Amino acid sequence: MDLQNLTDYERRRLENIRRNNEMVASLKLHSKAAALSEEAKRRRVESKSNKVSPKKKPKTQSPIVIRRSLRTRGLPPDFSSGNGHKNEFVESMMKGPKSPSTPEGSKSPSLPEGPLSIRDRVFLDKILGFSKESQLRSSDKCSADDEVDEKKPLDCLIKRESGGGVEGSVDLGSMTLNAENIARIMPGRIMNLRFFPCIDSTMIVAGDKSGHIGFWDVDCEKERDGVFLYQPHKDPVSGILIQEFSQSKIFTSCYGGSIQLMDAEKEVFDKIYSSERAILSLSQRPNYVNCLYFGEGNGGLNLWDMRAGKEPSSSWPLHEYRINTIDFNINNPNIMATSSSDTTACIWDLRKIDSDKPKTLKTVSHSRAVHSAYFSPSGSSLATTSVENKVGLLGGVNFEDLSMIYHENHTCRWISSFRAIWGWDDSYLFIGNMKRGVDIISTARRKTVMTLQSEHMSAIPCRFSAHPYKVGMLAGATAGGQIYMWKSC
DNA sequence: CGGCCCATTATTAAT
DNA sequence: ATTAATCCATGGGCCG
Repeated sequence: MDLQNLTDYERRRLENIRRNNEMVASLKLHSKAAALSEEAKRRRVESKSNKVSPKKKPKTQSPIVIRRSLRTRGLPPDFSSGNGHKNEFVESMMKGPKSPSTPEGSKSPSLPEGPLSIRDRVFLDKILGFSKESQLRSSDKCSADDEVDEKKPLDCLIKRESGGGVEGSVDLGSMTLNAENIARIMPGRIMNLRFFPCIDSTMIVAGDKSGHIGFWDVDCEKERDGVFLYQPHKDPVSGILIQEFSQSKIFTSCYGGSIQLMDAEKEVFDKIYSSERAILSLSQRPNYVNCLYFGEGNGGLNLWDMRAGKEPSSSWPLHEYRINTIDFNINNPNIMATSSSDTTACIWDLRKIDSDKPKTLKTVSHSRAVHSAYFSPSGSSLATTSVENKVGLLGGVNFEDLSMIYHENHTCRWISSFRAIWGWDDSYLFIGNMKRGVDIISTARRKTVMTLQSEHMSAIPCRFSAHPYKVGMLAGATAGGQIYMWKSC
């Protein structure tokens, strides 16, 4: 752009952009200086081309949200009083500005960013309660000398009842959305959400575009008493993993390249891995509690055995572009499915993946990016979702039967891509639509057979989670930080 | 073709 | 009620 020909308006705009970048740098938001200036450069370019005027400071500057009365009334958070039951989430924001500022461009190799401590006793006790419950359950199920995989003898195996969680046909007609099962739990666009695998309570954790991790204890009578918000990340949250048999531990990953571990026993969020490249998906092989699988950069898949070292133990170039989801087959944890923006979804055998050119067991080709590939609860089918307006269904003894089901999957820029998820058995898939509904696809009839709608849904639900134990309990999340929880009654 | 620019869209906070 | 701000997704068009 020709600097001479700028209008005053544009000049001011550029000045603002510069200031913002400086501020971001001084906040030491998380990345290395080099990455930052790269980012800054890119943003400048972007802003120029995009005719946008970032007059305002980034959103993270203003105390956000809903939950506790302090914030609701727009008052500044108060950390001095000893009242334990109060808004905490701003703690994460307070960390930044207090640390010494780094001028843009200077070298600051590894920032001594401490863990983000969690002080909300109410929240901690809740999580620790779930954890205790889950440990009791797991001690029933766990047997020490189970069959062990030949390749990873290090891993502890926890026995599960075959088929995983629940088997059950859902009564679609009974699924309802009540006004009290709606909450806005975070400010940004929700990218990811998950039910705690908990029988006695209903707890949802979600991650949004600006790095927040929010918790909603649905059973609380008042919304503000059940919502807890933190901001351990500074970038979009790409994955959330609750440790099923130790629910006080939750892994989260983000586009900025970090993986954090929330540990309610240690009362912290702590960064445990950091990469130059974006982390775009995160998963865990069933029963292998010490291994993380995550998609990094353009098509890379990493396996990290956390006991073996600080870095991933293996890394394979499985795709050409980003890996959007990673999923494992409940019947055979050696079988893994990935979906990628390179327009394919692939099934892999982990025992045969150790080579420079890993070979797929099966490839589902779409004509556009594939945003999800999930195995069905029984493990015998795979459902893929692509922005080419199709949901792929792969079945048969060796996944040789492929059928494509038409579904409008195109979302606009502000709505996260749709991903068809499985319900509680192999009969239905649940996926959002642009008309503020939840389409239910019957796998037997290979078409949408019903749409959940409600006047209470004021926005498009785009990401979903089905409760692992409660048939009919389905949570949908929106671009505005809302969650709708349907349940069967 | 690959790499760039551009338009598109939904939701919410602010006016 | 209307408007402004959002800005890490994607396809199409247009250049070299």
